[in-house]
Amino acid sequence: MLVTKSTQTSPTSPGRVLGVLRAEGPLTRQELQERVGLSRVTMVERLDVLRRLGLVRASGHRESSGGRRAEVLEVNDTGRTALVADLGQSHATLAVTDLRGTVFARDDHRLPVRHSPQEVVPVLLDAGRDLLNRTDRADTLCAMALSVPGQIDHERGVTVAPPTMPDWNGKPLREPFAEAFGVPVLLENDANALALGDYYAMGRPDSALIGVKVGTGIGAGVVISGRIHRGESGSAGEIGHMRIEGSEQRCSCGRRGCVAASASGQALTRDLRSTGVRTLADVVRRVGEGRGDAVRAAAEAGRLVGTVVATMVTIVNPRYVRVGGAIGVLPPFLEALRRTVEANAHASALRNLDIEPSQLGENGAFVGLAGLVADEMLSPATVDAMVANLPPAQPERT
Amino acid sequence: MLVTKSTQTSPTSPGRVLGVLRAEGPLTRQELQERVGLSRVTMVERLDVLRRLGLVRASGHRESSGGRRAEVLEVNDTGRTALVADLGQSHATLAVTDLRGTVFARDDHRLPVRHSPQEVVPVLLDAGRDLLNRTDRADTLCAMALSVPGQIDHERGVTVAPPTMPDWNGKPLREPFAEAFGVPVLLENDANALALGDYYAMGRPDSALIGVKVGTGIGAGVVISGRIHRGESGSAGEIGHMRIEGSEQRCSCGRRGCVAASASGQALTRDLRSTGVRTLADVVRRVGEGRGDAVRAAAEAGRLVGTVVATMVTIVNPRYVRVGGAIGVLPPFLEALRRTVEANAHASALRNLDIEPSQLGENGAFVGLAGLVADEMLSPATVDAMVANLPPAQPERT
DNA sequence: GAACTTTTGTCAGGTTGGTTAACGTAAGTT
DNA sequence: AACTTACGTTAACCAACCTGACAAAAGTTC
Repeated sequence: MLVTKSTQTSPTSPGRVLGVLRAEGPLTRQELQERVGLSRVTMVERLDVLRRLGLVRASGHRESSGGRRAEVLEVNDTGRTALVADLGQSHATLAVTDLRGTVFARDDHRLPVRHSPQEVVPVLLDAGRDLLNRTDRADTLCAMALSVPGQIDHERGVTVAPPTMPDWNGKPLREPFAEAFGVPVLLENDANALALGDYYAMGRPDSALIGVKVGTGIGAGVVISGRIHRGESGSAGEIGHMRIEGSEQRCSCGRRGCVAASASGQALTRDLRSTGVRTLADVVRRVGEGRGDAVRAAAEAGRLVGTVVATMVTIVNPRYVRVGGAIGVLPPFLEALRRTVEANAHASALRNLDIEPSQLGENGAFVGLAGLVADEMLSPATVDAMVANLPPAQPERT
Repeated sequence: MLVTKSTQTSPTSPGRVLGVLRAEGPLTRQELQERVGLSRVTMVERLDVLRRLGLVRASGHRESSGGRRAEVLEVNDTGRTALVADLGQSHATLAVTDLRGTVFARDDHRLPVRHSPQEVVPVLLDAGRDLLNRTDRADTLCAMALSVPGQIDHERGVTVAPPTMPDWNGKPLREPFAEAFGVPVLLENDANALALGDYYAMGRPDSALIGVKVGTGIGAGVVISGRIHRGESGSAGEIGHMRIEGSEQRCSCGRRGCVAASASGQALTRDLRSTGVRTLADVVRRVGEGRGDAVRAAAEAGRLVGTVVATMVTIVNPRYVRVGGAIGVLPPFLEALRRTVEANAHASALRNLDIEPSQLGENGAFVGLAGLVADEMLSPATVDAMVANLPPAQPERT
């Protein structure tokens, strides 16, 4: 049954007020008052509470209309700190950020190819502590977020069978970090984190957005109504290991004919091996240099992924498609993908469709994860809970 | 910007109480009270209001636990009436129903193949009035809902370019019916209406559901969080006219290589013409009789549609897929579709996936449209507006 | 700089919408 | 008949919010 989650906080609680401010951008007290529907007296009280929690701040003034200028208020998304980590097949990147994704410190680790959680988690714990101490923000840490290249069981806080990382199947991830840092830990798939990053970077539009990530592997994330659509078993958007017709290419997941077996960075590296390519970075470099064989291979991969994205576009009818990952942002790949989508998708889904490379480069996942933390920590429910624990205002001792 | 629509009704308003009752099934007063978080006194008042509006009713009793039995309450979804109409390429079916989709009267009209709104709308108006008068429910009519085989601009209440029905492009549909019947008019795509019908028939589960309709044409609807996902231009799920690789078949929409050009009822009728088939009904009959050529054609169509549905399943990761339409429910078609989905979709999206024929047969669209009306007319906002117009309780004149 | 305007904070009293507490009745079981 | 549970009603109460009045801050205009 579909249960209308009764957060049970009044529609004018401090948390809701912050929600309106978050959704409708910087506002003056009057504008905020109108939108929330509170009297001036009560709004003063709400803002006082939010200010004491460090959740709102002044961001300037409106032009005077003949008298005192109105102060413009905005959500303070730089006061609290998140520890975010982007875990890949062969690397882990950590960063200390604020809730809008500003990076204060980052740290790259190379990982062995077939690493296991037993090895990696302690490394990440140490690296996280280090990184926090390198900034002066450790005391404002409010949550951690982690992206992994695989599915996640959000209920249990556990990874689920990333086909190429068998050691990671069913390993608890939330728990060790939550214990070590004493804050909530959010987990997200890497493609979803990237999609969210681009979504947040666009200013949280009302429209749907599809993020496609083509790096070593292939994945996609679908943002609908401002949230990742996860689906029944948390695998929504996992397009890498669906099969395409007419391919019998063996895939690293053990099956044959997957999209990733023909169009991923791993596949390109394999296919170009005879031309001297050894790593994904080699592929990227050669495409950048305009080497014919590499460019052709990237374009063919773009076409293949494009056929899947065309179906995604037809089904979801999003406003934005953002393509990221080392391969995804290569112009020949993106061009072929774009052409294929335009040729194959439903005509009316192509109107207003905007296919662009991911805007965020290396920090894409960080912005997504930081935004995820922001949505969690600045949600009406969380804020109202903070308000409940706030010591009462001291009545100006004389 | 994503605006958290502030319905501005308190979380304990009568409308919200009804919402809880609707979502969580039949409940006793005590259970309802717990879930909503109201005192007994206030709950009595809420229920009094809802009872006076005819929105709740008793549905039995719990077992006694040693004293008086608790009365079980449920939403009264049979007291109000909807006029629903399912408009097809060559027919129109109207029905008078209650808000759970019980059909009290129905009426089938054959329409000329290239009909225009100018001809059809007056016919529907007359037929609707007739049908209402044939029941004794005209006085409880609260809304009308209409499904059409094409896209809809919900803002303007207008159809948008159904490729095979050029005369219907941009024609206002909401207005004439709203004027004639004096009630709100809801519009929905036919595949969406079918998907909603199956969704409601399952008891509004929490999971996502994909409805696929393969009749004369091909379409699909995606239900996420209890609502149709429409997308940016309202064409989400319109899989019929996306192109598939390796086909150059001319489509009735004017392009080449569409799914519908190879796998729709229209395409099957065309392809089997040399064997004596003339209409869609001929195809269905011959498949039923087990005629080899017809069965093979249906299976091939199922395989083709299956490749698209496999991608849908991978992207949306739904719990349910329901396949309807005259072709869609044919066993050879459905079996081929199922096999193709199981072969091509992402493995983990297949766990818990339930692919079945549409459960509702002829009345599928009616149930979907009636449910749409219910969601609209029993929504907290609508109910609270009704409450505001309710005359105050008369204080028992002596 | 004086007069005016607009924004913002605060105090005080009044209204509203809910609460708890107590009582009474209805409808079961033992 | 005695007990138990469900349900309705009344009355006193209370917290949250409102309106109205006042005042200070911070601009503009002349």
